[in-house]
Amino acid sequence: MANMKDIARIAGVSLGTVSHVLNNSAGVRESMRKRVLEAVQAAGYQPSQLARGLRRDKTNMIGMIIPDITNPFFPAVVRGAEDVAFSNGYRLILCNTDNDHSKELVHLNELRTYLPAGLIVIPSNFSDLTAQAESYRRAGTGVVCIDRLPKNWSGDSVTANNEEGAYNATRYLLQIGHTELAAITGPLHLTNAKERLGGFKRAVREAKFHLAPEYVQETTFDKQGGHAKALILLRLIPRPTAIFAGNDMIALGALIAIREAGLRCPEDVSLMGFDDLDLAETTNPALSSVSQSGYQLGTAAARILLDRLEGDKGPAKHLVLETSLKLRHSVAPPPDGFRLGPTLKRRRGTRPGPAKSDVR
Amino acid sequence: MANMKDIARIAGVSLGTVSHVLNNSAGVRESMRKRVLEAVQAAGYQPSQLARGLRRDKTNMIGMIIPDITNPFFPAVVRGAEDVAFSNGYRLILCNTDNDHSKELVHLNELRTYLPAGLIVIPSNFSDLTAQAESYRRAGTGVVCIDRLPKNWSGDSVTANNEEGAYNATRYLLQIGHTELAAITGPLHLTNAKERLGGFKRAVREAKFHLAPEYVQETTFDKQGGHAKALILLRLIPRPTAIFAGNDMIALGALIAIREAGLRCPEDVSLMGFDDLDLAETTNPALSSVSQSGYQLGTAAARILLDRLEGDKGPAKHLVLETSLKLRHSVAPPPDGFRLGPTLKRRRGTRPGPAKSDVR
DNA sequence: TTGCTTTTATGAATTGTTTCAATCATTGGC
DNA sequence: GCCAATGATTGAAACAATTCATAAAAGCAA
Repeated sequence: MANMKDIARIAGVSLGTVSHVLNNSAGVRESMRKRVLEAVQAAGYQPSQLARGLRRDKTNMIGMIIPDITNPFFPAVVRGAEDVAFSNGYRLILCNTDNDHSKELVHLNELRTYLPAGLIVIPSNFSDLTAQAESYRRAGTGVVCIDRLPKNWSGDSVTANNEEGAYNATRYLLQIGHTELAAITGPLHLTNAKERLGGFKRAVREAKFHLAPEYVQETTFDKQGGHAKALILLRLIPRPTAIFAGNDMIALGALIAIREAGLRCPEDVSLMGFDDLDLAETTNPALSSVSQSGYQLGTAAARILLDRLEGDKGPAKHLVLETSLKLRHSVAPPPDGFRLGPTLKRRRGTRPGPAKSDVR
Repeated sequence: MANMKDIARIAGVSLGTVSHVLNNSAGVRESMRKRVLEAVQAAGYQPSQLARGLRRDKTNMIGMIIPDITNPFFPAVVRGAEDVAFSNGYRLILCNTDNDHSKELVHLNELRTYLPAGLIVIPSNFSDLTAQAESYRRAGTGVVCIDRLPKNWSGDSVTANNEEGAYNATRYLLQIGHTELAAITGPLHLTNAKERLGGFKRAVREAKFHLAPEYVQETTFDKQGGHAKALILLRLIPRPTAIFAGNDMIALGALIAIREAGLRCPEDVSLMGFDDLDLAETTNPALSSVSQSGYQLGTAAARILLDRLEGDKGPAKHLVLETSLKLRHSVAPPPDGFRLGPTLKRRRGTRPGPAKSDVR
């Protein structure tokens, strides 16, 4: 590969001039400028990103640290980040942590030696990102946290409005007549899981319903967890008529559990998910879910990073993306006997349709 | 960050010695060795990958070029590659091409300036990877192609046994009595789509059935394509009783089309997919599919790359991974009237008409 | 101790950029 | 035509590592 020295020789100018042409870093006479650019063309020259990074103390790579690209919510996030990064000349280094904070630490330490321009991270369980990020920031490298935040995070962040999304979804369940609600939450040390539960509880509280503790089950954000905890919920008396799941994977597991228990969704049990993954459309019945845009999460994070690189020294940004409620077939009014609470006698044939009133 | 010069100073040795200790590149007396390592520990020193890469003319980054991480088949491939790469000290740079060969070219050109240790690529439509790869190989950088191959590819590759997978799936459809088969293939300029169609045709040919050209529809590897082409197939007379889809996304689109046409799957039309994505389990009915391991595709590719880096100069490797048939509910014997072929008289009332009632 | 060989250690050169101080050229005012 | 001011160009240093020729040290035999 041709290097800058070659170009300088071909164009008959000095090294410095070539650099100035390439970076617009100083006035260069038009005639020389042209000669240099022609030489660049002729030789098919491309600057070495390594040498440039070494000299500048910063590369155009962005480290992206996520739990697991195989989890269906994350590809869109990565894609969003890559799109914005790519179109601005940055490249993404992808790292999976498997939610293991020691693996996260390894990645954080290793990435440093590449002098990345910035970091986008979805923190792992029990992440102690805060200290690491501080050291990155001291070196002038931005770190933005997305989806969920580590303890005491005070840096830039982009998250979904988990609380409100869960609140709206739960309120809808209440509006169509459910009184026996239950929730299967993700790991409550994760801020997103905690916020979603918070929204759920607020809606229940505002409706003046009592929520017995065993109607809230905590588990991992996956199918197995949803399956196991749903089986527990379905054995409770009174049996919940609607289950709010912490994410779509949990909901999927719950859906399987409902079938296994010989019940029907939504006739016996309504089910609400969170994330609105592609698969929510294709399950049987199609899953109602709180929709959030992973893609936007990614683009917003990359954008913040780029702004910082361009010199934005403002205070930490905390972007919160709005959610919307996607109603599909997994939610319906409760069975008749439960219409006005389980203690009332069942009235015949008076089951009203869903109240679609103020749903977005 | 501490650099090698600092370590040399702290340990009271020369730069060269530090390097030799760190790389085991020459005999160093045990006492010095220890002093150096202690200094490294004390200073928390980590070598700059940039400087090292610049000097060695090769970094420990692997470029991974794929069409779109958002396509549900690819995350597992990426994860497989990342796992093997990471545990051997390599990192992945992720690039999406959107199947656009000009974007692929941009990535190939850009990546060169990072001096990657190797490239793993899922070629885009009409990829002209061959020339580029040749230039990479001349520079000592391995390139392995996976999933599908560009025209005239003679380098290392890892693919699934698409032909046999499709053959076995089709043979199964024939065995349970289907005689009116149709296929919706992916873009036939892609080798994997072509091979799958090849397997399908071989099975039909061996069963001595005639396949009219309009029973094979070509489209893109996505839901929209599958939907549109399935609608065409379902209007043909005689209507196919089984459809072999080029991948699961096409199958998903076809499934929706079948419902829209007022038909039932599998009672009226059986459906077979390819890839066995996670979502195949959760559709209604659950999708039968030819299972291939994306994860293995990724690990195998990374392994080949690492072998090459360790000096393997052998001839090009063409790894072909076996597939397996995953039978679920979307496949059943054909309706009675078709049991012995379409030329037989239809018996009354045995063929369910387009009942619009219980469609979901 | 001397001389010879073998093993270790060193320092300078090298990789491809950017950047800064210094030099050179050009222009305009008088 | 001279001088100052401005603008363009240059070359060397720096970034942090590896590597190679060379020097120093060690080991050993006489």
